[in-house]
Amino acid sequence: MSRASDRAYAGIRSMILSGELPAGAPLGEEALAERCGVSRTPVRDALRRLEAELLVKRNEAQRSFVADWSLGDVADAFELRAMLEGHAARRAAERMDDGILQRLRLCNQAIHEAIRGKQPDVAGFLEGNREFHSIILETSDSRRLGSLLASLIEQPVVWRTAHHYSHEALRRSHGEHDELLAAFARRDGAWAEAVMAAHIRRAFHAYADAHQGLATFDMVRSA
Amino acid sequence: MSRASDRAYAGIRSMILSGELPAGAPLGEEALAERCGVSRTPVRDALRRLEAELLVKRNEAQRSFVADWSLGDVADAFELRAMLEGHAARRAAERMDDGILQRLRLCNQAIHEAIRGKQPDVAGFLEGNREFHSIILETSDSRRLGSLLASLIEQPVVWRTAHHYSHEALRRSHGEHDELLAAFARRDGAWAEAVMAAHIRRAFHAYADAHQGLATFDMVRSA
DNA sequence: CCTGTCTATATTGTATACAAATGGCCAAGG
DNA sequence: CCTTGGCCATTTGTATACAATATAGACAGG
Repeated sequence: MSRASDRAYAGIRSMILSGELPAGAPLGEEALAERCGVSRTPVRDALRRLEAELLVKRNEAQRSFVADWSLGDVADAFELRAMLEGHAARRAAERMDDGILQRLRLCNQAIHEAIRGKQPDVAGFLEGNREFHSIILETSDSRRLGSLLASLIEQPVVWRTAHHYSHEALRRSHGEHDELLAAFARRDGAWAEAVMAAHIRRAFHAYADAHQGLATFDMVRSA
Repeated sequence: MSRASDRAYAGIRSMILSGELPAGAPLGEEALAERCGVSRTPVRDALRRLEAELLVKRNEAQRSFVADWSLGDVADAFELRAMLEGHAARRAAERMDDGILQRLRLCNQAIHEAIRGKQPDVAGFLEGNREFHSIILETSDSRRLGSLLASLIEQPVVWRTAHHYSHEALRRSHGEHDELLAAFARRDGAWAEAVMAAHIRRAFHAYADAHQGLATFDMVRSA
């Protein structure tokens, strides 16, 4: 999209995700405009987008705040994501062809490369992971599904804690992708759906475990 | 929300739903602003909202058009709605209490009243139906789920053809609500989910049947 | 005759000024 | 002391002017 509008969106979003703007912080349009170096118009635009993604909430008087995500909210989002991505995987399996299968294999191989060493390349893993899921979503060939999942894939909290995933968890994720590939190779939609649902649900518990110890810190900083 | 912004949103939306603006029609901000009696600013706002609901699509150069819904797209939306509302029904059943059950019963009774006579009160049916599903969604107690379903419940084409539903179809819908109430009364989440999924899927086929004969007309008018 | 480019025009993006509304504060009265 | 009323400050909503950008048409060159 346009330059200023994007700058506002990216700027505010990164401020929220990095924790620079803690949960519950008020988001005045004027102040954000100044911080992003643009006028209020593109800021309003960005706030609407972020509101649709539930990163920003508005009170009854139309004032914007950083949304606060309870563990229940996160669990909620993961549950829906498991259901929808499972559905996407089923549809993708039914529409799979060898070219796409090959792309997925290459992608998962790249993930393997990223996490092979002693010091795993987490950024590389995340990028590969994003690409992998994105190909599946694209193959599922449902615009609606894509637009619904868009608001779920960008978990604010997940990105902040992705670096806390254990080496073991990263390898397990890669292994689950392999199983997904097997299901795709057989064009077995039900299998793909089940594996994907399990994949997402396990990711949630990995997140919850990693977050157990961070909860105190986050709450202190947010206060 | 605010007066002008809402007027633009409601105005453009009704122009699309009524067919006054046919699928594929260009949506110039200036022209819409004049037709709605507001300035471009609230129109831009409204277009963004409608775009999020997929009633409006934008091309690569940021120009807006009325989205065109193929039968496949509609089937897609119904499939997702069946899945998500089924999930909502399951959660609602698990959280059901007698007060809510009573509200649902009253609501379904109102639907019964609306469709009893020779000339069914379709507007009353639609309103009761909306209320019924809304209570379930609310009881499911998941903000995410609510926001995802919001973009699916307002089918552009459904409203246009709701009046074509047969008396029989309306009565069957009411009966399915009764079965849902039975599942809720037993707090049986799996039952509620299955009934709801069937309810939505049947609605799709009723829509598809009713639309079979309208397809030609719609295509001609759109051209 | 076709094609590529350049320009004129229409449309969207951004900034800013002003209007409306909300919330808090203080004072006055019970 | 608590309540209530209105005023003021802050914030969001709207309109409009201007800038940037894309589209379409015409014209020149191959």
